[in-house]
Amino acid sequence: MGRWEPDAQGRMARAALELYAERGYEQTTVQDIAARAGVTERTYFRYFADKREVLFDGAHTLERLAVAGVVDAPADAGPLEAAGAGVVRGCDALADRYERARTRAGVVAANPGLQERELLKMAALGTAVAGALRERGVPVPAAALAAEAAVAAFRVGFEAWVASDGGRGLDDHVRAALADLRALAAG
Amino acid sequence: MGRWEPDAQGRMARAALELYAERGYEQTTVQDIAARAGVTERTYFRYFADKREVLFDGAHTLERLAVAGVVDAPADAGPLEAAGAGVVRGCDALADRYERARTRAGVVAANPGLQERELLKMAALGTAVAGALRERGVPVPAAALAAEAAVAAFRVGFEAWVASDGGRGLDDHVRAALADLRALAAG
DNA sequence: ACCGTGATGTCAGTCGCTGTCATCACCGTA
DNA sequence: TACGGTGATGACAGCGACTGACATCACGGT
Repeated sequence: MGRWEPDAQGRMARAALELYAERGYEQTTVQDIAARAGVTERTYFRYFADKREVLFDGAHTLERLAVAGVVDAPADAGPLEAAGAGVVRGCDALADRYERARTRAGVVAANPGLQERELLKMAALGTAVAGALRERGVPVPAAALAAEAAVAAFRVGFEAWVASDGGRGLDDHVRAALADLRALAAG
Repeated sequence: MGRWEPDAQGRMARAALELYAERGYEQTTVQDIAARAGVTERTYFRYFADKREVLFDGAHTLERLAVAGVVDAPADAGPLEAAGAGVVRGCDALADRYERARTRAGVVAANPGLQERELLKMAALGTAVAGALRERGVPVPAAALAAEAAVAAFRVGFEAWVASDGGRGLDDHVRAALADLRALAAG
């Protein structure tokens, strides 16, 4: 076997999540992941930039969906409203992966280094959403703030989702967080 | 000389910022920093957890000031108002270090790994501010959102400050960002 | 049967980071 | 002055993350 088994990237991603969850991030070496996926350590680093990145290959999809959500928002929607529509649309990227998201969230929560990477991805999401807002004519500072606030609501909603039993959808939780945010700023 | 020169930590922090600014973060080894500070690599790791942390030893002061600002906020101030008062107080930690902050911001902006660490520190700041808000009786979700929003305003204000000529104070920029945020949520 | 192409394996090497132990400077005390 | 305790530092070995360079293999087309 060895060479030319299909979907090496997917195998490595699954192996990594399993190992990180089983024995912890620090107790897992890249060689462990590569071995379980049936490749060598060198091949791992051809697909993922570092030991952390293997948990974040879905971030690009989330970002793309969120930007599309902002673009498709009604023309009369305000900046925060449009940004909120973006992150709500982004929920589609995780909607049917509750179990995996929950496992992954546990792994990330257990390691500061992984939290750093997640924060970087959220910041990139915010930058992308802010860019989409600027395309709508929103001035720079307002776009940055609206994007940051919407991403904060997404994070809060996501945390509530993985802490729940999964009965309600991620988008429901995010919408609730956005409503809380509005009420907060008004008060 | 070698041993017992005073302020080894300060010497290493200065050496690191210089080297990161001169030749870049990746082109600098920990051994380079230690050598310029007149110590060994091993001593560096006794003071700083890793190669990045040397740029973030002021984060604790910022956090402490922000929490104090929240605690001292008027009793009738709302969550966002109190959180805002916190980050404005935090500005005192950097008020008289414009040049150093500017250099540091340039170094951080040039390296994703350093941005990750900065985001982690900002998240910790948000958690600390949220905790202070809860002490005031603010319910958990509102406290988290208000803290996140205030920290976002701090970041926006900080970026405006380092992008400016330093004529206005950091607290002025942060206050302006907080006002923008309020206007945004109202609209 | 041959060859070009791209993915993979192999190997050596650097650097971040840690554990362990010896060594040194300082300080108090007899 | 001599002595020992204490804390910071140096010296060394070692692991694991990550990279560059080159060889090797499977597959497709000719």
